[in-house]
Amino acid sequence: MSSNRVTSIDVAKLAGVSQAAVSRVFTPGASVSPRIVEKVRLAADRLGYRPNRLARSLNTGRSGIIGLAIGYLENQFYPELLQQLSASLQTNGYHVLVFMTGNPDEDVDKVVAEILDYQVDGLIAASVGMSSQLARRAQAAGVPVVLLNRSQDDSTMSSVTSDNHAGGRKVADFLVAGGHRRIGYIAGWESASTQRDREAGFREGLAAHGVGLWARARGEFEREAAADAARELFSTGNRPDAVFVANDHMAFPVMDVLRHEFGLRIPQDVSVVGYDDAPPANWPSYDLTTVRQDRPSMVAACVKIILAGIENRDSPPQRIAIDGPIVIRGSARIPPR
Amino acid sequence: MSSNRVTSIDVAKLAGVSQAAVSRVFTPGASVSPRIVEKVRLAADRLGYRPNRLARSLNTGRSGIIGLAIGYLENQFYPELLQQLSASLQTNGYHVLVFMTGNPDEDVDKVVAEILDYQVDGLIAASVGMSSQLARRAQAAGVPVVLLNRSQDDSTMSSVTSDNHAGGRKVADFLVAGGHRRIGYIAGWESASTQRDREAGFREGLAAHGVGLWARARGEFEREAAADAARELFSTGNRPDAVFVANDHMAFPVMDVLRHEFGLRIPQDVSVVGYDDAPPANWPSYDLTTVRQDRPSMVAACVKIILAGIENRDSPPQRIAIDGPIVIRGSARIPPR
DNA sequence: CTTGGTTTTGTATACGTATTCAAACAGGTT
DNA sequence: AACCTGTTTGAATACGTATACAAAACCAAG
Repeated sequence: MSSNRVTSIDVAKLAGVSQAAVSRVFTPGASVSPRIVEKVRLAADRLGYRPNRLARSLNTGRSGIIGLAIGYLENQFYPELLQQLSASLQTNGYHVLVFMTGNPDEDVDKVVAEILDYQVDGLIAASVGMSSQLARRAQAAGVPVVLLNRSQDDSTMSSVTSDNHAGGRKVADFLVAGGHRRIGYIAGWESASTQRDREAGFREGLAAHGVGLWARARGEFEREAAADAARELFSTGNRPDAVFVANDHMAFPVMDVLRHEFGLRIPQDVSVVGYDDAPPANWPSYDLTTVRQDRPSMVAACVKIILAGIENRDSPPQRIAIDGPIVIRGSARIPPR
Repeated sequence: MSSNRVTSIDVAKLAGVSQAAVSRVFTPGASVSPRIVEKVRLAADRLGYRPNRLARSLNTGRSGIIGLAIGYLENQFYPELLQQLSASLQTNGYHVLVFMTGNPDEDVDKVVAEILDYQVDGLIAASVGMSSQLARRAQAAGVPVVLLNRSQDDSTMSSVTSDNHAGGRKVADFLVAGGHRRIGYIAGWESASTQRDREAGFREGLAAHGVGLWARARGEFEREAAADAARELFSTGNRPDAVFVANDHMAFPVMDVLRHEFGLRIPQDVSVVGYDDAPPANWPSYDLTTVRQDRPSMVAACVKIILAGIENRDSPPQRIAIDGPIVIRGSARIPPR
């Protein structure tokens, strides 16, 4: 019932020491004698005192807050990422302040401003739409930025992705080895680096085997658009016998359309391969062959980079592409060995 | 390149006014003449000034931060909730600081302490494991708390849930009307209020129709445990002809087990009903009949309560149960009308 | 012009903590 | 006992902003 605003001064009084002493007890690496530590700890516990992190940030210039700009969580890959990211930062003494950047029409300036208002120590941008502008602005303001699961031509910006080019290539190798010759591609949002890199690697791989791309449609990284894309590809007389879908999130509705609307059997009639290894990929109903994005490694790299950026304001930008295996499940014909 | 720490004092100097004047310009409802507003705005824009929210919180006692304690995001219902919640709070000038409370073994005290360190204006607890203790502690510290999608016997705590009791009841009515008499139930984590209420409503409904519960197994709200539970229920000679699964997240693996391990057809051989209306419920592969939890309404209620609690420190606790319809899809036999 | 009331402004202070600086202290050497 | 060195300590100040208070400016009415 007592007005519960207990400050370092209260503790100092009770312990019979100066406020500075209290502060030092709670500042790792400060110079205090064991006797004072003892007294202060006792008083602090009695009063239930804990340092106010926001007040502390005024002096230290560190808030312990990492901004996370994220677009949408429908794609199951992202919640998993967020979960691991948050947990990892938490063990490092940081916490995640979430900024939803849903509609890209929204004012970028507004979001950037809000983020900076909170004096975030760093920014992780996993947003689809406006990550590039947003990140540039934040970086210009002196905040370390890491692009997660997207990258940027601008090489001054750190980024962590899977090796999308190599991944696309692996899919091409796999499908061609499986004997496919009429291979379709369902693209993601065209401006995304993930989309571009995956497609480029894929096409290169096909070309290396002397196979051309049979058909292409745009799925925009969205369920509905992907379903439409599947309908488009398979409504023609000369259907693909395999499809590479730019991410799992789109591959699921694509599989549903092929099975339930076209009555096709997977993989007997058509092979489907995705990208990400999102959780439903190993649900029996989908059992999707896909390129794994190694979430733990991506998270670890991301955290490492952002912490480095905080420690050393001008640590050089890093662009990390983590290799991931193609996970062979039942949605695509398996090449004879 | 200039050391980018621009403060209200810098602005004041440039504008030729006092620091207080600058502060007032950025404080809604403060008394400033249009002339000063003009001058300050100009100077602020020139320098790119924005008030430091953390510093501001020292005076106002408001951080604009809402803590969100959440356990795990595998259950697709939660990411959607988080997304809407965050967006809604954002439009109200608040932001979400995420606290992952993954392993319930973890020290509750530690998490509570961390949350309070950030001077959060409110706490939303959607955590499975330790929400009760955690919430109690936070509330004791004078922070408004809302339990989201779980409630508490303790009626001093606000909570927002769907009407789980009524929902369970609806499922019973529906399955009995569908002609089922051997009805099984796969339970969630036994300590969760959602689990208890859904089961209670369900049993009551069955009893009202003179039908007993045929079988029961524990799924713990986890995929693997739910799959095991399904195996347990269907390995016996006398199988259920319908199952109510305590949430969709468990219903998906249950359907997969029934189809792929037992070769059962849904709904011809067995009906399955879930709870939540998580996104995959309307994916064609599952097409799951389920009780909808009205996310937008739940989020709206939650935000309303927490904001009320912030405005008025002792606004009375509210316990809201939002009714949701049973969404009839293809996973359960449809009663003749 | 005064006067009285209202609005606007600046000065000073507070918010809760970290840190600089100089004073106080401890401990060992001669 | 006197000296030096290295560690602890408290007083004072800084961090960036909001606000109580009093001085100043304004405005309408007398």
